[in-house]
Amino acid sequence: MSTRVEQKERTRRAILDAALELSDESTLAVLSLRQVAKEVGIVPTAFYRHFDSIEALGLALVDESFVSLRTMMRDLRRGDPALSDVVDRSVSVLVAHVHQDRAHFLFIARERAAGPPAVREAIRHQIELFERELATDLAQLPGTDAWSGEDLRVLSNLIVTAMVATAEAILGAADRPDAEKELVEQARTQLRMVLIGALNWRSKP
Amino acid sequence: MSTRVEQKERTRRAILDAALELSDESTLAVLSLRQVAKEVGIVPTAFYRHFDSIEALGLALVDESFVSLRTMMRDLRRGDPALSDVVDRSVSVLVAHVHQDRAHFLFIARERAAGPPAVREAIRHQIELFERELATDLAQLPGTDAWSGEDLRVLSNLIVTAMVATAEAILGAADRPDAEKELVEQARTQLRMVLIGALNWRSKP
DNA sequence: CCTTTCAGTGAACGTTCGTACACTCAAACC
DNA sequence: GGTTTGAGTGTACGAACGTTCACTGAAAGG
Repeated sequence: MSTRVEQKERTRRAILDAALELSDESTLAVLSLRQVAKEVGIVPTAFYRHFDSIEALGLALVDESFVSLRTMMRDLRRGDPALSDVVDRSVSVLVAHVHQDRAHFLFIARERAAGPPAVREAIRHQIELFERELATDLAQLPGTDAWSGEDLRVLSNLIVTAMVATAEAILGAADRPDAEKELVEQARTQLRMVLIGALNWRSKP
Repeated sequence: MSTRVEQKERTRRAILDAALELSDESTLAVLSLRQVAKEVGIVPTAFYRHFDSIEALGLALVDESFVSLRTMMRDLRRGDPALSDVVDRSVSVLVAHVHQDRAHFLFIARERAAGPPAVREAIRHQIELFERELATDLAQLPGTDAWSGEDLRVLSNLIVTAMVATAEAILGAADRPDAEKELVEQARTQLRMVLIGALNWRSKP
């Protein structure tokens, strides 16, 4: 158990946390190496001992954030997928994780649209993986036998899009519990509408 | 017809265009007054003759961008709303406008998530107005008699969310016509799924 | 025609930025 | 226990930033 690598890891974490916090006000793109260093309490040049650039830091934050999201996905899978309250449960899990990993969700919501191209691409790719996983889950549901793989993907995309929008809206409704409650109710209704549409859907041959 | 005010307006336009173009690489937040001035071909201080700050410029761009969007809305309303190909027509109009006003759509997509708070709020508000308009349009459709106003709003939100996501995806698929074609087909399918869900929906009393 | 107005100029300021380079000094290692 | 390693230090640099101020010169206006 070496104190040396422990200390390095601790500083690395401090840098990641500082970047996550500082980039909340505006964007990763305006985050300066010097701001981060000052927040962490190290001298600017020491930053290079941990990351090559702010962009490399951003990619590390993307990885970290999606670890959070995959934890959520695992939580979603728990429990009977055919249960009738699958909608309520899914939305609840989403809301819980948004609160629990607020900083990560905020980061992804922002950088997805405005980050450096490499960061944007990394996020886009992760969300696509998400859609694929959801598609295979949906394929397990009864009533989807006649569906084409293509239509499953399209449905997954719609659901993920709606849930991403819900997460963003909840993030924007911080400390306004009444507004959040409305958003949650809206998300549930939307999911039900989509599922009703899905149940009445028949893929073209 | 005074050459004086004409020239001022021409410079103002040049500033807006330069800002729109320059902010495509990253964000409004990293856009410097000096970059814009250089691009326009004026000295940095001359910028202040037209805007108080970069943020004020941003708000002007929001206004301008939403003029584009309202033009689109008017195009959408044209034609029989009960027509069976309402989905195809709506998606086509969206795609056409995304191409026609590419810079404005890119600007909104980016600043919606990452702009200065005032800019974000302005965009959010405009999108909400959009949803309301769509809700009143939907209320004209046959089969929605039994719907509550609340459910109409929720449905509008879902549709707008899906269309915003489609617009963003199309922007990301620039100069890849095959990918765009797929996205368009996906958007149509999603709209149909949602409408089928809507037609089978009954509001709670 | 003479005066006013004002978009654009140009120099200068104090900050902040990324990055270079040589350094320290304690933990890690042989 | 002497040597190596490497996270963090400190100085220094040129470049870019927002903003100030006094200015110019041509169009607008009486």
